[in-house]
Amino acid sequence: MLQLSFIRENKETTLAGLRKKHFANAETVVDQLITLDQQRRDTQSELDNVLAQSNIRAGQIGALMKAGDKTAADAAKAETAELKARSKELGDALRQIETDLQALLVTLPNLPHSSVPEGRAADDNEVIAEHGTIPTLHTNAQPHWELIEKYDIIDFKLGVKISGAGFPVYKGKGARIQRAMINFFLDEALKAGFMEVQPPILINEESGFGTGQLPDKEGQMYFATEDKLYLIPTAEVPITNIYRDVILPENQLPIKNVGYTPCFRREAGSWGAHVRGLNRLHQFDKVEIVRIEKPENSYAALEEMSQYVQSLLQKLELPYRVLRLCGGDMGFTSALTYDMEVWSAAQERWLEVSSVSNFETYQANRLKLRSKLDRGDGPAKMQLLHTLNGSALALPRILASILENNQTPDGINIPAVLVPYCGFDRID
RNA sequence: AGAGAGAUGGCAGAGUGGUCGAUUGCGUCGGUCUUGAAAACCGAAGACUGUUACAGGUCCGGGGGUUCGAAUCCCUCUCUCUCUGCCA
Repeated sequence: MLQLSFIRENKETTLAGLRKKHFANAETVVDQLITLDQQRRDTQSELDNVLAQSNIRAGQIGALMKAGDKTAADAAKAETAELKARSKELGDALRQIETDLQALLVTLPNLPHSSVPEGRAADDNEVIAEHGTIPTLHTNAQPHWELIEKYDIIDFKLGVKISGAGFPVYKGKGARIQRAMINFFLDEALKAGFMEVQPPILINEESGFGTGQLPDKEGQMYFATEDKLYLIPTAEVPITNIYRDVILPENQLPIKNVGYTPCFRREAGSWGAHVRGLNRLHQFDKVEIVRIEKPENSYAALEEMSQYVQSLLQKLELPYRVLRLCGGDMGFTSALTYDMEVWSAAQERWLEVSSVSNFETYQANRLKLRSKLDRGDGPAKMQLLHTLNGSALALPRILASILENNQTPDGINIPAVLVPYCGFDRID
């Protein structure tokens, strides 16, 4: 959520940012917000005056009662009726204005960082790095959905029987390599200074609001109606919400957390071409890193996270590229996002396996995540912190890429770093 | 799931209608003392809103009500704890 004070003081910057994100009706909404904000402050200040008078009266009546002057007290009471009516009126008006203001404010996406390229869709994303060489496969190489059947390591039909499409059953070496990757990713994160957490995978509405999934994205999350809990679409939600309504002491920053969780996505309306096999699932596993930073450090932290994710891909020996997402393709809550894509050699496509973002104060404002920061220029000031997160990494597409890229006519080679975790070096 | 109890500042824990934003203890920070530290003593310290700055206003789980006045009384919701039952 953007800060009203920022919008008020930086209207043109706000509008330019919203346009870059292709937000419709930016001018109208911003004007409405500014108008409502002014109304809110006027109403508030009038209400404050009325309340101040009421408080004075109440004090006087109290003193009169104490003095035993009942007649004077009753007379004073009679004079409060008007103030009371007025304060109710103003209070109601204020509540309505605040409701309207909030409803409008949550519709605004975060503003993009200045380095975000113009553009409307995925084609406009900027490739900022490429690494590794595209493998040449033997003739009759197969896409991963054929390989998993051939070696019987993942069973989609079984998943359909138990749950439905998009819920695969991993079997034998398929299951073991999943577990291997989770442990590998967690161990790497620990080495990089992240603290491991195991959060709940069902979250309440407040948490969904805090990170920006709610309102609006409820259609993408599974919902347990009886208890009003959502299954998490990513560990970002529960981990970041650890810090909801928290004032962090400055000396605890930065916060670096890592967590493994399954993720659940309804993917309503996004089934079509390119979703075969492991490319898009309703349930998948992911290791997520979350970082909380002082504002001045957040972009350096983002670069560090990007480098960290890339280091994982390098260790897995997968060819990848890094994209800086354009304004139109970025997430609602993000100020700057890098996507990491690995090459899937049989599909001959890039697959997104990580998305690393800086949300600046957008989530922190919703979360009320703050710190009293001492800048040496006067007393320490309460400030919203910056939140960042990234996948490190999402498993299914990594597996798809490993299977396809490392296939030989008679088996699939496991990347060396995973062998100690798997206990085998080949699927055949 | 049933019965009961409870929700107050970083934590513990008072406060049952009138200077209560709130006693006190612990913890935190600053100072005195000390070579340094501890102890002791003295002092400071909540959040939000708002103002150029004051002032003012709001916040004792959430919402509503009674009252001139609510942390305190009433209604309601949520959550937590204890016991019983069930169960990894």
